[in-house]
Amino acid sequence: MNEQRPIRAKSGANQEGTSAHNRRVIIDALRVNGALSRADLARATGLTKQAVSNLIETLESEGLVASEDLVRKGRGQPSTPYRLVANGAYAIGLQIDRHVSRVIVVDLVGNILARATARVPPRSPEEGAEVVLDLLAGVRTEFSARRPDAEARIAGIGVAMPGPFGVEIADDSLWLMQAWQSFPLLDRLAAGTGLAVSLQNDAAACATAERMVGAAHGLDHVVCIYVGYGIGAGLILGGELYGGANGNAGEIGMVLLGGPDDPTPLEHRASIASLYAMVDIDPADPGQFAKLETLVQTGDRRVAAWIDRAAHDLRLAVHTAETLFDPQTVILSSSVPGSLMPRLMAAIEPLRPSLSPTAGRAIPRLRLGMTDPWAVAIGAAADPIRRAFDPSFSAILKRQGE
Amino acid sequence: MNEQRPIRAKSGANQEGTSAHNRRVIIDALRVNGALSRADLARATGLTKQAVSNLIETLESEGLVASEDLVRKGRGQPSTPYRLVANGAYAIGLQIDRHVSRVIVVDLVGNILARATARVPPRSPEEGAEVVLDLLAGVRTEFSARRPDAEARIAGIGVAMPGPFGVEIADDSLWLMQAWQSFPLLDRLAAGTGLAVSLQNDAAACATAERMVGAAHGLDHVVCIYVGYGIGAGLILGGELYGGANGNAGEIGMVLLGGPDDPTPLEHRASIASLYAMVDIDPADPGQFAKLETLVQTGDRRVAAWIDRAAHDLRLAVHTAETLFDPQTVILSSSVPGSLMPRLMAAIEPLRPSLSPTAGRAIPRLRLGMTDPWAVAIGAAADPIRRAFDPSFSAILKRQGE
DNA sequence: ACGAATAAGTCAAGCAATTTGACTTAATAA
DNA sequence: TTATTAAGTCAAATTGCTTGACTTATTCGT
Repeated sequence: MNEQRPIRAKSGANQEGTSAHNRRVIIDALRVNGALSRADLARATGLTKQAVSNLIETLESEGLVASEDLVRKGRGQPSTPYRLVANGAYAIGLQIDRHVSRVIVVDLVGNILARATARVPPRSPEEGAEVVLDLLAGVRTEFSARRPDAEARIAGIGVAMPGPFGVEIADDSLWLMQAWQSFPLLDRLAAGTGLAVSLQNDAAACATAERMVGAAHGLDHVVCIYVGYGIGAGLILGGELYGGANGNAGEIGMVLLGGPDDPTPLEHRASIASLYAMVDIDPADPGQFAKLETLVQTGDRRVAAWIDRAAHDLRLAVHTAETLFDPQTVILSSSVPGSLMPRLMAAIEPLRPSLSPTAGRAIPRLRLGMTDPWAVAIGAAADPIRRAFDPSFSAILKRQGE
Repeated sequence: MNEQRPIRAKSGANQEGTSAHNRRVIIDALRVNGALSRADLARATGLTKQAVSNLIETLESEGLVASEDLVRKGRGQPSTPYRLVANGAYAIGLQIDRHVSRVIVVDLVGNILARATARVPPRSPEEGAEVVLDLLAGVRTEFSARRPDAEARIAGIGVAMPGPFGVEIADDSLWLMQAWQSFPLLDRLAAGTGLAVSLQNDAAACATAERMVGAAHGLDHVVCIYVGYGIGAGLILGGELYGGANGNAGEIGMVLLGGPDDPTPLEHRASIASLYAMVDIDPADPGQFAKLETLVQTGDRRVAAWIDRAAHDLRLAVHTAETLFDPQTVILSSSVPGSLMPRLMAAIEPLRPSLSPTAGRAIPRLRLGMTDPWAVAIGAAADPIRRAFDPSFSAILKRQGE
C-alpha cells in the first residue's frame, strides 16, 4: 500500500529570496531607466527608502553600480543618481550555427568587448568541441589581457543553437544540429572553462538580446521572430523568457501555413536557408552577406520573389503571433545585415487587422530589430547576465529551476 | 529639461510576501497531492519543518486545512496528514454568454454547491445587470440558508465573458458582447454585492477549471482549447494563467487557417455557432443540447460534415498550439455535453507529427476535458480561489497586479 | 535676504518570518 | 530489549524590511 508517487509542489521562499529579488529589481530598474536616485528607486519599486539604501550600498561596494553627479531638480535636497557599471560583470556568448561558431564577450550593459569566429568542422561534434574550446580560450586570453582581474566577474557562458531540442525529425538539413545536441557539449564546456553554462535556442537568444539592448528594451510581452538560417521566435511573456515544457516554445518555423491540403512549414519560405537555395549562395561562404547584399541592391528577381513569398507568410505568422500571444509588439530580427530585412519589413506591411489594438499605440505592432550576424551571439552572452541579474519568479524561490 | 517620463520598474518584495507565497505553496501542494504531512510538505516545498509547522498551524486555525488520522509507515514517529477543508472558502462564478447567464457557487475544492440560470435580455446590458444581480442574490440567499455563517468565506465573484476585450470588430454576431463589455458591469457587481469581482474570457475560465479539478490538474504548461458558442484557448504557462498584454492571449478562434489567399478564422468552422448555423438550432433554445444530441446520435449528415471540417481545422490548430507553446498537453473542452465532443476528439486523431515528444509520454498530446454547459461557470468561480490561494509571482510582490 | 516648504537620505530601534540545532515522541527492525 | 529512524516541537538566533524621527540641502515666496 506504500504508494511511492513523488510529491509535486512548488518551491517555498524565504528572506534571502526576497533580498535577492529586490537586488535584481533595482538592477533591472537601472538598466531600463538609465540612472535613478535612491528615492526614485524606492518609489518605482515600492520598497522603502531605507531598503533601497541598503541594497544600493551593497551593490556599490560590489562594483555593480556607481553614483553620478548630484542632480538639482526643484526644491529639496539634490539627489544622487546611480547607474549600472558596465564592467561590473561580463558574460561569454557562444553561438553554434550550422556552418559557423561565434564567440563574444559582453559586459553588464551589453557592450561588446571581444569576438571571434570559427568554421565548425562538419560531421563531428567532438572535433567541433575542441575548436570551440580553443576559440573560447583565445577570446578569453585576449579579453583577460585587456581587462586584468575581470576573470572573476564572468557570469557564465550562454550557448545558443538552432532548435528544436530533443526531437527526432526526418529532415536531412538538421542532422548535423542533432548530432551537436546529443553531444554533451555543455558538460565539456563547463569542465573546460570552469564556468556556468546554459543552453537555449537561437531565437530565444535573439529575444534576450533585443530585450537587453534592442527593440524590446523595457517591454514585458514580446514575440521576437528571428530570421536566421532557419526561423524561430523567442517569447518574452510577462517579463520573462518563456521556453515551454521542453524549451521548444516559439518554434514558429514549424507552423504550417498555406492551403488546407498542402500546408507547408513557414521555415520553407521565410528562412535564409530557403533564400540561399533560390539564389545559390553557399551558407558556409564567409562572403555570403556581401554577395547577398549585391543581389538585393541590384534588384535580383529571385530575391524579390523570395521577399514576396516570405512577406506573405510572415504577415500571416505575425497575425497568428498577435492572436495567440497578445504581445505589446512583434519584433523582426535577423542574422542578415544590410538592406534585405528593411525591404522584407516593408513588404510585410500593411499588417492584417488583428486583435492587437491600433488606436493610441506607443509602439508599432511590428518593429525591426537587430539585423546582424552577431545578434544570436550577443543574446547568448546576455543569457548568463539575465539569469544572474534579471528579476524572475524562480529567482525568489528556494529551489531554483527555470 | 525636466523630462517627466514615468519610471518603469518591477515591484519589490518583503517578508509579508514570502509568507503569503509559502501559504499558497502549501495550499497548492495539498490540492495537487491530496493529503500530506508536515514533513512531506517541508521536503516538497524546500521549507524547514518549523516553517511548515507554523504555516499549518495558522491555516488550521483559519479552518482551511484539517488533520486526518495518523499514518504509520515504517520506522519513526507516525505522521499526521493534513488536507484542504472543502468549505474553508467559497467562490461565486458568473458566466455571461451570448444567450444565457449562469451563476454557480463552488467551495475550495471545487464542489458545486448551488447554481442558477437566466436568459439574458438582449439589447440591454443595463437590464441584464439587474437580471444578473437578482440571480446572484437568489443563489446567495439559497446558499446562505444551507450554510449559515459561510458568507464571510466567499473569496469573490469571478466573471467570464467571451473575448476578445477592448477590440472593435465588425462582426455583427459580436455586437451584444461588446455592449456588455463597455458596460461597467464589474463596478455594478462589486457595489451590489460587496465582493471582489474579476473578469476573464471564457476560455481562460475553462482552463482555470481544468487546472483546479479537471484534465490539467497539477500541470504547469497547458493549452486548453474551449469550444463554446465561439472558440478560444486558455493558456497556463509556467504554472500561471497567461493573459497577454491586454488579456486577449489565446484567442485562437481568430487564427487564420486555410488557403493562402482566402484564410478563414478557425471560429468560422470549429465553433458551436457554426454548427448551429448548419443544423438550424437556436442557440437561445433551452433544449438545444438535447436536440443536438439527437442529431449526433442519429448520424445527421450535417453534423458529420461539421465534425469533419472542425476536426480538420482543429488538427491544425493543435499542431500550431504545440509548436508555439510547447505544452505538456493540449486539452479540448466544451460547453456541449453528450457525445459530440468525444466524436470530435476521435475525428481529430491521429494528430499531425509535431515537436511535441511522442515517446515515453505520461500524458497524451490531446485530452478531452470537460464537456459541460457549466464548464465556464465553474472556471469563473475557480478564478477568485486561484487569485486568493494559488502561488504566483505577483502574489509575492508588494504591488499586486496580474 | 530670510524663513517656510519640500525633498533626499540616514539613523536606530522594531518587527515578522524563516532558520538552526537540540530535544521529545513514537514507531519498527534486529 | 535496544538501536535506529522519522515526525514534530521548542526556543534562541538571524535576516532583512519597516517605521518614524532626524539631518541636510535646495528652491520658493515675501
